[in-house]
Amino acid sequence: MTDDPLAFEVFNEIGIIDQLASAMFASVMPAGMTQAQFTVLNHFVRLSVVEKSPADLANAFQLTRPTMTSTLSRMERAGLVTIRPDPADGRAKLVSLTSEGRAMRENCISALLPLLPLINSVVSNAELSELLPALRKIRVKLDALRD
Amino acid sequence: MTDDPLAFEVFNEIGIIDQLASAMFASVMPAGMTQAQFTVLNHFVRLSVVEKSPADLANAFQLTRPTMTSTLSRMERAGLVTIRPDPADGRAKLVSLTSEGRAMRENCISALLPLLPLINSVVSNAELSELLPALRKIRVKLDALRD
DNA sequence: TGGCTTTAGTTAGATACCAAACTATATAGT
DNA sequence: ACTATATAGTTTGGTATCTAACTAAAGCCA
Repeated sequence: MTDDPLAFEVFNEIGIIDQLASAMFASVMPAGMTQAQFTVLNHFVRLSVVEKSPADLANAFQLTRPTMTSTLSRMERAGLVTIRPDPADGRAKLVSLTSEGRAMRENCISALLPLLPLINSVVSNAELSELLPALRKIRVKLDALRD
Repeated sequence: MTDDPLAFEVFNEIGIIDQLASAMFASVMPAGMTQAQFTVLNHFVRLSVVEKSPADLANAFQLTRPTMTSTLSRMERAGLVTIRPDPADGRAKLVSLTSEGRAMRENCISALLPLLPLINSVVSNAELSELLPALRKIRVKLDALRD
């Protein structure tokens, strides 16, 4: 097999799973929709956010500001979000969902739901719920590590 | 918290961990070196592969052929691999490591090792070894699912 | 007030990845 | 043998991501 350190093997498996899951995700998304954009839509709806600056969004997803600029531009072009200057800060902008953005998020959810039985057919919820706390812990600690 | 289906939450955590781990990885790599290229170098050394076609490599890493073309071109330009026509198949090519490629792989390993104590300081080997079999199983099954 | 530093957003230039479409070669089926 | 299909590699065009460097505005501090 491999004689890699345990940590490297674990991260390797995680990398492959992420790739496979992302591919599954992408294959059911509405045309033009991406994981990055869905994450933004979802953030606004799930946290009932009305307006948020690109920098705050970048922070929330641990992405750089240039990445956020690029994703938001595309979303604005697609009519999913509105971006206006922040009246209180000349440097900043404020992003908000359009009704199209909200509708698109619903479409994505609907497209994703059929994946669940497929996934559960190979991985039980029992296994998943066993995994979740450990993954969460690693994520939190890794996150704290980068500084 | 969230009311997402368990599977989505698990894959979400996995995505974030992958992102954080990749960032850690990238931050210690020799200049110009990337995870994609390291994976290729590592494949040749670890499996004692002498020559392999781009298509085989793409398959081994579950990447598309265009992606492999692009990565290999960059690696050839950097002197890490040699690419020659396959004498037995007019369509195919054969990739092999150069001594520079082999040396670069060693450099990468040396650069990565110092990460281990850092990782182990936040996640014990006990936790990691508990996680590994479950992750492997999910990876194998997800892999089998895509068809 | 004036100047230094920090922060927000963007631009430029890279790498990695994908799908679709193209060329060239190989294989299979009749 | 000929034709149809499949496979290898590339090209094109798009998204996501990063770092470095830039502009503009805000904040701090003497």
